[in-house]
Amino acid sequence: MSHLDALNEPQRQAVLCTQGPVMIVAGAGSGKTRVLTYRIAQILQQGTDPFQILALTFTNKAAREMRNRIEGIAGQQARHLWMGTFHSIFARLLRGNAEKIGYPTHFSIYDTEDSKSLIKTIVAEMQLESDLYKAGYVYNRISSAKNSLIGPEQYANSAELLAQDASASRPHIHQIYSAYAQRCFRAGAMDFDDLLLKTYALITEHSDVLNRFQHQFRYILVDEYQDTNLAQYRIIKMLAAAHRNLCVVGDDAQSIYGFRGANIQNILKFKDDYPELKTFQLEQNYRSTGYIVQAAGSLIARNIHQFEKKLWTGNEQGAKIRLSSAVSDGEEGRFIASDLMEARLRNQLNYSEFAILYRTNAQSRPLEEALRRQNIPYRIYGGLSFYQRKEIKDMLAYLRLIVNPSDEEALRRIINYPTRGIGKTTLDRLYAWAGERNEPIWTLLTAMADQPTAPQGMNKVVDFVFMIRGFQTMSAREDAYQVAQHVSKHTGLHRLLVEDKSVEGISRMQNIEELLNAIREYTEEDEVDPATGEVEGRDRSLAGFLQHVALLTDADLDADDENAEKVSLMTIHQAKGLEFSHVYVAGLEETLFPSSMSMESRADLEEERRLFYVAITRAEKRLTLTYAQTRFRHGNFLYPEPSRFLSELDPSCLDWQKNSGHQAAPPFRMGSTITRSGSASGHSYGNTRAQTYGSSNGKGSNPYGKAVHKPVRSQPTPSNSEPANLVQFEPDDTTNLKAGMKVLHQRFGKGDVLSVEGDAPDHKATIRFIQQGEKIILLKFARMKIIG
DNA sequence: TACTAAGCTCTTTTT
DNA sequence: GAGCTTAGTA
Repeated sequence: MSHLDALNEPQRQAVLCTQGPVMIVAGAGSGKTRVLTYRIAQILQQGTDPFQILALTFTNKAAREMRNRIEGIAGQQARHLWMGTFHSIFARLLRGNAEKIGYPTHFSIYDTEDSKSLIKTIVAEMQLESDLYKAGYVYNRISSAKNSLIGPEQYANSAELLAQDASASRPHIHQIYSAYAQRCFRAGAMDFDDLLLKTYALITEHSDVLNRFQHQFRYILVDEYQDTNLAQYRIIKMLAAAHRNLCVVGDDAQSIYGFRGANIQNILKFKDDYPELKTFQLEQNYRSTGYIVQAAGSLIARNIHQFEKKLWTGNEQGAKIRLSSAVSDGEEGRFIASDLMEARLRNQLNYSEFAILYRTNAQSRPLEEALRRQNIPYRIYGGLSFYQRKEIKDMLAYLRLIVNPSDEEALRRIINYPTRGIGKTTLDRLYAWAGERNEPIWTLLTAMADQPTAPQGMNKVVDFVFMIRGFQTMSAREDAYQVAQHVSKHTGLHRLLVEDKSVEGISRMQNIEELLNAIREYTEEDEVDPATGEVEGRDRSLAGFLQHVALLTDADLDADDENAEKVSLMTIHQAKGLEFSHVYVAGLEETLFPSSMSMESRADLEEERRLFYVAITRAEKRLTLTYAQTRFRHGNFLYPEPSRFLSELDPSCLDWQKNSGHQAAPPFRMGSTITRSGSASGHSYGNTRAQTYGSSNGKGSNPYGKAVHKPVRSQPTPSNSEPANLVQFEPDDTTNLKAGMKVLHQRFGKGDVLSVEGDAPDHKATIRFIQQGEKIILLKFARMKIIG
C-alpha cells in the first residue's frame, strides 16, 4: 500500500474508510480529486468488481481525469467503472429501460435551444403574449420545477407556484409546461432536466429496476456534492439505500450553481439522513500561497450559512494579491495583456500557466482584443460551443431524425433546409393536423407517403419522407461516418456550403468537415467514451454517436489542446476544479460582480461571494484583481463602483497598484478617457448637452450615414465621469471604416485629430466618439460584418 | 415562397 | 452586439 504514502493523515483516513456513509468536506486545493481516486482504487483493491462502483461528477472532464488517474494506480479495470456525469450516467440507465416509461430506446436529447424553440411554438399556438411568456423565462420556470421533481400535474395543483405565476402576471405557465411535457413525450425527446426527472420516475415507479441498480452499485461516490439539486439528491439516496456505501465529497464554500437548482442544504444537512455518518475534513490547502489562502478565508468568513472550518496552508506566504483599476474595459484588457507578457518573460513561464477569469462571457471581448494585439495566444472556453453552431446543429438534426423520426425539433429544423419548397403554409397545416391527433408529425408524413398519390400540395413533403427513409435504411447497415457523409452529400447541405465563398461560409464548411472527422474518429477509436463510460461493445452506430455527442460540452472538445501554450479565458463557473499559476480576475465591479441580479437577497449575494472565493482559490502563486471605471455594455456606457467584495478581503493581503501608468490613456485613441472631472487634472467639456448628428438612412441631409443619439446613464454622483456629446455613428454599408473616418473629418473640420489603432478597411464599423471643444475623441469602434 | 434589410430588445452563471 | 422579428421585394 505504498502509494498511500502520498497522502496526509486526514486524506488517508478518508481513503481507507470505505464502508458506510462518508462525507468528505474538502476545502479548495486540499487534494479532493486525489482522495477520490485513491479511494476508488482502494475499493478496487479490496476485490470489488469495477462494475459495482458508481462515481458521479458534474463534468465529463472531471470524470475523464479521474478515470485516467485510477487507471494509473489500479490498471485497465478502471475502464469498467460506472463513472461519468449525472446526466450521462442517467441517460445510460434510461436507454436501457426506456420502454418502461414509454420512450423509444433511442430517445433524443433536446438541448436548451431545442427546448426554447419548442416553448416558443407552444406559446404561439396557445396565442399567449410572447412578451410575457418569453422562452427563456418559461424554460427557467419549467426547469426549476423539474429540478424540484415537480411534474406538470403537481405544478398545476401547487397553490404556491400558481400564486407566484399569477403575481408575475403569467398565469398560464402551468399550461405551457403541460403542453411542453406532452410534446417532448410525443417527440420521444428528453431535455437535460428530464434526464434527472425521468430517472427518478423510472426508479420510483419500477421497483424491479430500482432493485437491480441498488444491488449492482455497492459503492456510490459523488463529487461536488454541494452542487446537487433535489432530483439528484433523491436519486442518489434511493440508489444507495441497499448498501449504504455512499461517499459524498464537496465544499459548501464552493456551491455556485444555486441558479440551476443546486441546494447547498444537501451537503449541510447530509448527516440528517445518515446518523452513522463519518465526516472527514480536508483543510490543508496545497495549491496556493499564504496570502491567497488568507484572503480567500477572510472573504468567505462573511457568509453565514456554512460549515465551520479553517483553511490553512503550509506553503510560503508568497506575493500579495495585486489590485488594479483601469479607466475603461479596454484599458483593463491592455493592462492585463501587458502585465501578463511581462510576468511571463520575467519568470520564464508558459502561457498555459495563466488564466483570465470573469463573471460573464460578454467580458471576454475586450480581453481578447488586447491579447490579440499583443500576439498572446489564448484559448477561450464557453461562448458558442462547437456543437451549438448552426451548421453543426443542422447536420445533427438530420442524423437525429434518422435515429428518431418523431424528433420534432430536428424535423422542424431541416424539413425545409436546404430549401426544398416546403413553406410556412404547408408546415402550419402539418402542425395543425398533428396537433389534432396528438401524433408525431412523422406518423402523418409516412401515412401520406404511403398513399398512392400525395395530398394536394404535399408532393415535396413526400419526397422528403423518401429521402429520410433512404437514410434510415442505410444507417441500419453502415456505420455513423458512412451515413453522415452520405447525408451531407444527398441533402444538398454540402453543396450549399461549398457554394458560399464568404469567410463565414468557408469556416462553416470546415466545421462540417470537422464534425465528419469527429464522427469517423468515434467509429474507429477505442477510447473510453467520456459521456457514457463505455468502451467495449461500444455502439458505433449513428444512435451511439448522437448519444455520445448530446452531452458533450465545449470543455470536452479538444482535450489534446490542453497542453498547448495558450492563456485560458473563461468564466469563473467554468474554472471550478481548475488551477493556474497566475490568475487575473477581471471586472470586479458592482452590478457586474456581484451581478445586479444577485444583489436582492442575502442567499444570492452569498453565492456570488462563494463564486469570488472560487475565483481566488484557482490561483497558485499570483493573483491579480482588476476593475474598470468605465464599462461599455450592450450599447451603453456604465460607470460602476468597485465591487464590494474588494473591501471584504483582508487588507493586509492586498497590494494596491496605484493605477500606475494606466490612468490617463493618450488622447484620440480607442478607449480614450471619458472622465469629466471638475478637478485640476481632468479635461473640461464646455458643452454637456447631447447632440445628434445626421438624419436617417443616407436619404436626408447627411448622405453618408446616420448618427444615433444614445442616452447616457449617469452616475449617482453627478460630479464627474459623465461623457459629453456621446454620439454613435454608423456608416451605411457602402462606407468602410476609412470612409467613415473621412465623414467625421469632413463634419468636424480638418484640424480635428482622429485615428484608430489598427486598420480594418473591409469592415463596417460602429464608431463612438465624443466631441471635446473642437476635437473629436474616438471612444470605440466595433467591427461588424465584413462587406461582401 | 425566399431572401434581405432594418428595427427592437436586453443584458449571468450551465449540465 | 447578437439574435430575432417584421416589412418589403423578387
